[in-house]
Amino acid sequence: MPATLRDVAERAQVSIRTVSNVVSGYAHVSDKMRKRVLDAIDELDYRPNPVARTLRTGRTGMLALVVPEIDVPYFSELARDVINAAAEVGYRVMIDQTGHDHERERELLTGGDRTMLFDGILFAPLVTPAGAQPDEEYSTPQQRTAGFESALADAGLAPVSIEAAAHYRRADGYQAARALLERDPRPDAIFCYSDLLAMGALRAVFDAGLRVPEDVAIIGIDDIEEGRYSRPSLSTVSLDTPFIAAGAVARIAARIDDPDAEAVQLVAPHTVIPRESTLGR
Amino acid sequence: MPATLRDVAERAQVSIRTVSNVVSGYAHVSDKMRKRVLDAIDELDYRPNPVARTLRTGRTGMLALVVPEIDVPYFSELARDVINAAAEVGYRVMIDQTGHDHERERELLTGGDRTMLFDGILFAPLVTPAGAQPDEEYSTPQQRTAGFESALADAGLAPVSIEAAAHYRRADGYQAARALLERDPRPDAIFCYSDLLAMGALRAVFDAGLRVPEDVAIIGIDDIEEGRYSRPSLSTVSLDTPFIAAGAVARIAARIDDPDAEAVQLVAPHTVIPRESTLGR
DNA sequence: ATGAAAGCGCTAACAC
DNA sequence: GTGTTAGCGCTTTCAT
Repeated sequence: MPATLRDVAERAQVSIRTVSNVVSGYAHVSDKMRKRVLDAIDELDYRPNPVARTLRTGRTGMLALVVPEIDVPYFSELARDVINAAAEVGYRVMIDQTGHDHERERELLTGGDRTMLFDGILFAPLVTPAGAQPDEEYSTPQQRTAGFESALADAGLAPVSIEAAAHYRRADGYQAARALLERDPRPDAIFCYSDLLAMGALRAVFDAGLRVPEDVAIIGIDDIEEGRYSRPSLSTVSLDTPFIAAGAVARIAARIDDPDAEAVQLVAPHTVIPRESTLGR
Repeated sequence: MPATLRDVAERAQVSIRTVSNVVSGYAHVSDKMRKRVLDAIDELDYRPNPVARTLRTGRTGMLALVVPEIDVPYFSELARDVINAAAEVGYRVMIDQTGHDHERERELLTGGDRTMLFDGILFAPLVTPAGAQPDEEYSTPQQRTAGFESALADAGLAPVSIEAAAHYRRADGYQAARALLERDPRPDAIFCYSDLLAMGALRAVFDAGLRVPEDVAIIGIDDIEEGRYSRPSLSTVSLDTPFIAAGAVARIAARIDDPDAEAVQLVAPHTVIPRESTLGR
C-alpha cells in the first residue's frame, strides 16, 4: 500500500493542504513546515498518485503520437525525438500504430476510444491525408509529386509518369523499382519519396544486374541513418526531425495551455545531401 | 464537457448503478433497461472516463516498455510487436527510452517517478544487466560471448580476442570492425552481437577496400529487415520477436491478475539464416 | 434487477 | 500561512 497525502499529513502533524502545497511546490510554506513535510515524505517514501491528480485537474500529462508503423525508420527516429522533446516540457508519449488503416486514424481524431487519456494528439501520417488533412493537396505524396514535377520543368526535362508504390516499406520500393526498370526506355534515375523505398529500389537495381549510380542513380527523402551506411550510400533530402519534433511539441503544449492559441504552419529545414547513389550525376 | 455516467443515468431515468452495469457489460440487466441506457449513451455520445475508472480500480491498463533507444531497429521492431500483442489483451504501451543511462533504468525499476501509471513494466535491456539483472551472467553480451566461444571450441578453432563495441549502433560496429581489420593476422570473419553493428562492420570492410564475404565474412544477430536488403544481404541469427513480445505480454498480464504467479524463463525460437555475407564459408 | 452512497487520492475554493 | 472540505467520474458494497 503506497502512502497517500493523508498519511504524510498525519505523520508530519500538518494538514493535507500543506502537504499538497509542498508537493506541488506551491504557495508560501514556512521552512519549518516544509522540512517537517519533506521528512515525512521521505520516511514514508510517498509519491503523488498521478491518476488522482489527473482526475482532479483534467490533465494527464500524456501526448499520443500517431504513426503508421513504429518500425519504419523515419517514424522511429521521429518518435525518439518526440519522446525527448516532450520529456523536456513534462509530457510523456504514447505511441499509436494505425497500420494502413485510415479508419483507425479518423477514429483517433474524432474521439475514438480513450481520448481522455491524452492532453493532445500528434499526427505523423504518411499516406493518409483523409484523416487529419481533409485537403488532399497537403498530403505528403502530393507535395512531393508537385516538387518533383516542378524541378523537372525547371531543369527543362520532360515529365515522366510515376510508379506508385503500394505502401512505404522496402519491399514496396523493391517492387516499384522492378516495374520501373522494365520500362522502355529504362530510367536513368529514380527519385523515391522516402529513403526506405530507396533502400528497396537499390536492391532491385542490383538484382537486375545493374549498377548504382552508373546505370541508375537513386535518391530518397528523410536521411535515415541506414542510408549513410548502405552501399552505395544514399543521396537524400535531409529533414530536421528534432526541429519537427520540438516544434510540434511546443505548439501542442501551447494549445493545451491556451486552447485559443492560433494554428501555425511550420516549414522544417531541409537540405539535399548528395552521396554515392547519385555520384557524378 | 463530455457526458458522465450521471448524465446518462438522468437521461435514461435509471440509476447510475444500472448505467455502470450496462457499460461494463456486467451482471443482469433487463433488455428494456439496457436499451434505454444504450440509447441515452448514444444520444449523449457518452464515453467512460478511463482516469476515473483507474482511480477506482487501481488498474491503468498501461504497460511501460523500456528500451535503450527506440530508433534502433531491433527495438522498434520489438516495440511494434509488443504494442500489437498488448492491444490484443487490452493494454496500451508507453515507451521509455533510457539511452545509455543505467541509473535511469534502475530508477524505473525501483519505483521512479510515476510508476503508478503502469500496471507493469517490460524491460528490454541490451547492455544493461546492472538494472534488471543483478546476475551478470544473464546479460546479452555475456551470453553471446559464451555461445561464440563454445561454438569455436566445438569447431576446433582457436579462441580469439574480442573487440568491444562502444555501444550498439552502426557507428560502433564500424569503429570496432576497423580495429579488427588492422589486426595481424586480419580475421577471416566477424561475428557481430547484433545486426546493427554488422551493418556498420559491412561498411567498414568496404571502406578498407575489402570484399564481403570473399575477404571477410560477416554475420549478425536479430534478423532486422535492413539486413535482408543490404548488399550483400546479411547472414544472421533470427529471433522470433512476435513470440518474445506475445510471451512477455502474456506473462505480465498473468502476473498482474495474480501477483503470486510464478516467474517463468522462456527461450525464444532462433535460427541461423545464411545469406550473402557468409556465402561459400 | 435496481437504487443509494461510500470512497479511490488529489486539488483548490473557501475559511480563518 | 495553514486548516476544512467539496468533488473530479467511476466501481462496488449494501440494501431493497
